[in-house]
Amino acid sequence: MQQQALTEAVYYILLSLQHPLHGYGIIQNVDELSKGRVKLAAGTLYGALNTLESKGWIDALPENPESRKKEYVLTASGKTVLKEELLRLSELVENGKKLLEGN
Amino acid sequence: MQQQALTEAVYYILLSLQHPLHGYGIIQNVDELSKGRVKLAAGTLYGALNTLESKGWIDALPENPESRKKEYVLTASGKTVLKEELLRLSELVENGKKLLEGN
DNA sequence: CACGTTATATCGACATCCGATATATCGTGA
DNA sequence: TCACGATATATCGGATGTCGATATAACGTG
Repeated sequence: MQQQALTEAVYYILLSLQHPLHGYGIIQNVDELSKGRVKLAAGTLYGALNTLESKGWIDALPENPESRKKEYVLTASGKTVLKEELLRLSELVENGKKLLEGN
Repeated sequence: MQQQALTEAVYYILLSLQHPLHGYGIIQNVDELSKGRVKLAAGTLYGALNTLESKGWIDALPENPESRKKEYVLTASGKTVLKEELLRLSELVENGKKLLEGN
């Protein structure tokens, strides 16, 4: 139908990549951002990073031979997707508040 | 990891079932609620209704032999899930606004 | 030097969503 | 009246996303 809806994992990954960060750092950042609620499984994260890169929403930074870390960063296209997602989520919250109020 | 996150389809279905409604009515209601953005595919809807009923989040109302319509309604348990989901979505929006502001 | 953490990666299992397809009734305008 | 679009439910296969498990290895520290 539509292909706008991001999963929670992807949303938090993109939010984390407004500044360059590596995979494991994303897991920790998301954990912190969500106050421990969202703990990304390794399979989810590394799979998603590949998918997001092939979609052009994130870029892999040149690898640093002195480090094991592979850093990624949000692209302009990724930032657009992220902003649209925030609008979509806001709509969900508004509708939820409207229809649940008084309960 | 967690099993809290609802999909957009399920969220809107639950929101629609605070009052009794049948499947096709849900499709129309969600279309309207989302201003045409979310058009549930039939396979998504009828599959989800079965899943949600088996989870005890919605109940099927007694069938009316005079009508083709099968009505469903939210259970107390379903309402709890829906409220928790609204909190989760609010957290996503807050985090998104915080990290995207100034962009 | 052992052990927990950091770090990346792949795998199979499972759930969800989608579009397509099927079937049938209802309402309405030509 | 009859054709056609809307209403209404249902199932199917394919694609995708997430998970936990598993694997591998380097790093830091007591």
